[in-house]
Amino acid sequence: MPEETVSVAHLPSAPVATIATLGRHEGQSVKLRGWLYNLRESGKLLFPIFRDGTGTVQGVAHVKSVPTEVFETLKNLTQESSVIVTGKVRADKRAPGGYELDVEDLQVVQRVPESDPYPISLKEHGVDFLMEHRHLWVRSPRQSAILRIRAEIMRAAAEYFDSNGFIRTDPPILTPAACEGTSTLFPVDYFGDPAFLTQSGQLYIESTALALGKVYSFGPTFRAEKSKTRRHLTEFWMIEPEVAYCDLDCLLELAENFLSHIVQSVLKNRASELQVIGRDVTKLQNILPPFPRLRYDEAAAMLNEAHKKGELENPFEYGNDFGSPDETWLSSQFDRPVMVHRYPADVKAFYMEPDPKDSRFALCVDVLAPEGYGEVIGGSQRVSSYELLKSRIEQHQLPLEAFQWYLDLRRYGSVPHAGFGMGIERVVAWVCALDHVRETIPFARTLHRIYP
RNA sequence: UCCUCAGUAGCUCAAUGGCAGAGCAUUCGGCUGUUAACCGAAGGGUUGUAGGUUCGAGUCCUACCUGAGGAGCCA
Repeated sequence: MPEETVSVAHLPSAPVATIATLGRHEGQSVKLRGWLYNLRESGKLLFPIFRDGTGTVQGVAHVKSVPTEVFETLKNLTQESSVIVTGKVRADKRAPGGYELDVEDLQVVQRVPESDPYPISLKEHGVDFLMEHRHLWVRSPRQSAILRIRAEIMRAAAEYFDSNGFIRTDPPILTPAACEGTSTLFPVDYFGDPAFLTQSGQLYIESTALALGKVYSFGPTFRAEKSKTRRHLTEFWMIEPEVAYCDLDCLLELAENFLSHIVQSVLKNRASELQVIGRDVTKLQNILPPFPRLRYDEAAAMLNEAHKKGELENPFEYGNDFGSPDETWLSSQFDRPVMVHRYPADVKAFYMEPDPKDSRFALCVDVLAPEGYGEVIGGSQRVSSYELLKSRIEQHQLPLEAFQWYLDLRRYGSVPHAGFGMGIERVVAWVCALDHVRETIPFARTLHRIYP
């Protein structure tokens, strides 16, 4: 498309800079490679706003300060056209980022035609429209900031395990059978045999934990549940540690240190992105160990009190798992994540170790994020006795044949071990204070959306 | 699977059963410091689909389609 590539002036070549680091070039001419975010004009003055993926900066071009061709080209430029702009960096108190760019030259890489303008204007849009244009929506400053924070959360999570002696061992994504027999799985055709997309790598990393001691896995997870809420995706990312010779207390300590490290890393490394999305960081600053610990019994008593006081609509029925409104209320009672442990064994998974002091309860934990964000971590100590695990599998009417390898782990050198899974998207939603997880992942997969 | 709500211009939304409207976006014109700039003008419509009630339906009724929020289940 040579007719769309125009260089309208020729100046000595300037160094390429990024908007995030413009301050290093104050007083110099630099080249920015990016896109036109918005254009305002006031008579003979043009105010183009450029973005380059690292931030946005306002340019200034006066009809008398730039060549006529540059002025005319810029004046007729359309939203999201790609451009290479040359200009002099100038500190300006009026600029949100502290700097402005006095435009000197402009090269249009691709001009968006006005007959087919960029669909996402700067005014407000509905959720459905934005999700339908997610491939373009990610360009908006807010969405870019969220994705940068997501990347930092994933980096800090892996960093915590990598620097604490954990070995990353990723389990298969294609699996022969239901891991837990509970969630609905996505079926796939495996050369004529039925197979499923994984809903958790836990069972597999129990194996590698007994091989390597401390391990973790990090990858996508799939749930075919027809959940339609702000907390659910059908495809989401989970990071799961599994540790040999670790009991529930050891697991609680790991969870609070791990989660604190992630939040503190985001505060340190993504401060400007948190500012872009308007996050109240004082609520994140106190995310430090120790986290409050609550037995299921204590939590249930609190929920009953709350219902009596009228703070909760429905009474809590002892023995059940907590519902969403229950979790929301509980988590809003604390200024940091609360760890609820020892749920009734009957409502929990078959592989959870019973409490030796009272076998009606399981040695498990749910970590509920504050500000009403609910469960971000679920974990437990695992059953280590062969006989108990076998009878549990039978009680849950799971196919014993498929679990032979899993039972082997209790046959050959079984040890107490424990682990948890943390849903990345829920953590991102909490850290960014978003009202829906669909904005926490580049392309969300939900019950009614698999496009784009 | 169940409950609730919503589909009108490219987008966000108005319109008592009685002429289909506004802001933004696009095009044209104006403005030397604008911050989702502003001011003036123009173009832009099979009101989700199919039926029904009515002199007359965007509006009322029925079914369906699409989406959103919530429940259950979970991270």
